[in-house]
Amino acid sequence: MKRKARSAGRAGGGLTELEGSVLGTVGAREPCTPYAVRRDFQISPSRYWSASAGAIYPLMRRLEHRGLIRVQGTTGDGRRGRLYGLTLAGRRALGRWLRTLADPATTGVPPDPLRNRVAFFATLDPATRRTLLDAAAVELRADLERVREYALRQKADGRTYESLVSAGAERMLAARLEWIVEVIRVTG
Amino acid sequence: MKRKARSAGRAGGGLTELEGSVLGTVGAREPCTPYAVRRDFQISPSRYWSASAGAIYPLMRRLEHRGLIRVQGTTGDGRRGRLYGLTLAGRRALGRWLRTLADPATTGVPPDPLRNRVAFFATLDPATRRTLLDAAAVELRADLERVREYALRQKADGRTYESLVSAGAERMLAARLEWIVEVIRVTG
DNA sequence: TCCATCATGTAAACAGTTACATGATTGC
DNA sequence: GCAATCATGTAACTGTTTACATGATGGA
Repeated sequence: MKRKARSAGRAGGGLTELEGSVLGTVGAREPCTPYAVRRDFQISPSRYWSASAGAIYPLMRRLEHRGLIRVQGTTGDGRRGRLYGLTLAGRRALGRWLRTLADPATTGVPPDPLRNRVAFFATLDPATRRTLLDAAAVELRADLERVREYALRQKADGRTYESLVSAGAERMLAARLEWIVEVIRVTG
Repeated sequence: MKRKARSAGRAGGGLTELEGSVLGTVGAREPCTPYAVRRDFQISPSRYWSASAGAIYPLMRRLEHRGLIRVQGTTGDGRRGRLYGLTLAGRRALGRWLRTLADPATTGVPPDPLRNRVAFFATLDPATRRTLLDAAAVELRADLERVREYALRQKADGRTYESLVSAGAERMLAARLEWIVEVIRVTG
């Protein structure tokens, strides 16, 4: 087994997190352009990535070359926009990727820049510590409010899964806020 | 302003997430070797990265060249191990990085491969959906148990901050488990 | 002695970001 | 007609991963 570099960060069906998300978005919105996929990522409150053009356009070309998506037409305007849809192989690859839901790598403790910083707080003096933690709590409350509104709007629009996903983000923010309050209580 | 590429993903003090974590670990454990830093990352239940040698060794060389860490001695055995410690500039850079705790990019909704997959669950048939969600719940409960034990062990050892950080990871897992149960209830 | 593990690296591949370029469309 | 923005890209850079290499140490 010489080269296994292709498997870097690729769960199940051989897709990275970004590839799986793009494939899933195309599947939900097809036929759609790379730009539409980008927009979907940008309006989401949970920004997994920057959703930059430099990431999406080359990635969708790769998916096309791998036979997972296919051009189904053009937008018609002068922008040479390509409307993509899933191929059968693409649909299967998406299914395999979704099936990694129960993998330890998927369920395990997700990364969190907040927790990651608090881990090194012992070196700070108590006053700075307290100021920072209070400021973080304020920011978290604002984030929580934003996501709550977003979730309510989606629920009102009848988008079941989207509102559930937002509810998940909301729970995550709420848990982090409660945790910060605990950190303040214990160390402040 | 031509080139701003150096600022990619660098918050506050101009450190990436991994650089900040390494600097924080060196600050907490100094003097210590790159290998000791790697081990710290590996035993943590929240694996931000793979903590591979190919990441840590070059990164610590970069930090050394930037004057943030400095060789304070060697391990003495035949392995030419270098013991690093923070410089004054390193201590300041770490402080600036920790001060980004209250930034929106830090507090905002963190990425989650679990939520990311559920977002595209609408395309799956109900039976598969249910099976996967149940399996994920089982896996989450196991993860939760592991982290709980880890947190208790740290608390027993009197490591205040480490146990608080583990408590944060625990809260995050618990929130995700409750959320998965909600997803099952609503869509199952 | 031998073997597993500890420990320190290096090289190639690759994914994602920033910044730039370019043309089309829309609103004023 | 002009500006802002929409939309589709490209190029350079960089950080991380995988896999490999190499020597030291400790236990059977």
